[in-house]
Amino acid sequence: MFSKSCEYGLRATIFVAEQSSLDNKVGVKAIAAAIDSPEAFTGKILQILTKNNIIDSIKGPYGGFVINKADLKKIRLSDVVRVLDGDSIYTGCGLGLKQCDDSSPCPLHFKFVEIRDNLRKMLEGNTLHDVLYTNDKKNTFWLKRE
Amino acid sequence: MFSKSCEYGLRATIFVAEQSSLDNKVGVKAIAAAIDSPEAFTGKILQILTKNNIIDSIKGPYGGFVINKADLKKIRLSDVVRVLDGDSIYTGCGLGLKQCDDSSPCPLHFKFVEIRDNLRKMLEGNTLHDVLYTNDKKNTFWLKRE
DNA sequence: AAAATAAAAGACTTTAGTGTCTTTTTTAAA
DNA sequence: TTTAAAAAAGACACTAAAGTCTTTTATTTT
Repeated sequence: MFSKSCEYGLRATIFVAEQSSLDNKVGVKAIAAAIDSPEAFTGKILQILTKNNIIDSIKGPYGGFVINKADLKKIRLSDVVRVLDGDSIYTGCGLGLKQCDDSSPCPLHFKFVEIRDNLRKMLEGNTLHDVLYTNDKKNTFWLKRE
Repeated sequence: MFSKSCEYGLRATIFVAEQSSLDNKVGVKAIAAAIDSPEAFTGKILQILTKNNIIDSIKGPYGGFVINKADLKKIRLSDVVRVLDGDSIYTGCGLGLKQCDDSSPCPLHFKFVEIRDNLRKMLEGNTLHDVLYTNDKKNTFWLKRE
């Protein structure tokens, strides 16, 4: 579904969001440990997210990554995905055809439209704040696991 | 969403199904030309599909690939996907976590369940016959395009 | 039987994604 | 103002996916 970069990126973003909501700054090392990802690679992904204004970074001692609280309500899961994987997951043909749309559909086009729409709505419809606060009650974070 | 192999594999399978329903055998060259895929690579994918009983192959002159008509109603899109991409698209965690299920879900688990289920139902619910005959009226095949 | 045709098999190459390591820049604290 | 801490940047290494090429095997036709 998503690339490794995007998986790590989503995990990192949600983790930073969670920590930011608790007024904690977190460094690469802590992030990678928490989300179980390779540290250096995670650093690269955080750079990309920072450049694209998903996350703020602070250099130097007591530095780290944060998302300010106002942004938690603005940043959507779709923003993270778009930055790391592009938007082909929404717009692309399920069979990989370049030319495929309602007017010249591939054999599965109308079957895929529904699925892609579902995914798009889920990702566009959930801000980081939504993920943190308006979740299923069952929802738990990886951090809380043993 | 799918790997290139799987995209080509689905396209090839649907094309062979279509041709088989018209009592035509087709060779690698014709298939690759029809579905716009690299010929040698397509040959490899057809080998895999043949080994896994998705497609029948006939060697020698006047050989080629076919799917017998009885199989058209048995083979599902999910069979092709499973053979080429495995079943992680159904069973895997959206964020790539090894341990993620209803009892210890990732932050997006319950949001992904719905999407994965949709996709699974679509792929499992459509045989090749369904794709060929019980489609949206709008549906056209790539072959018929210019 | 020989020739021709087409898929199967295996070795190989290329490319993109994943991941690491080292150096540089920034900034806070001593 | 020096030291230390942390992210940024860039070069590099590894791996898996994507794709090609050559040889072998099977089969049909002449």
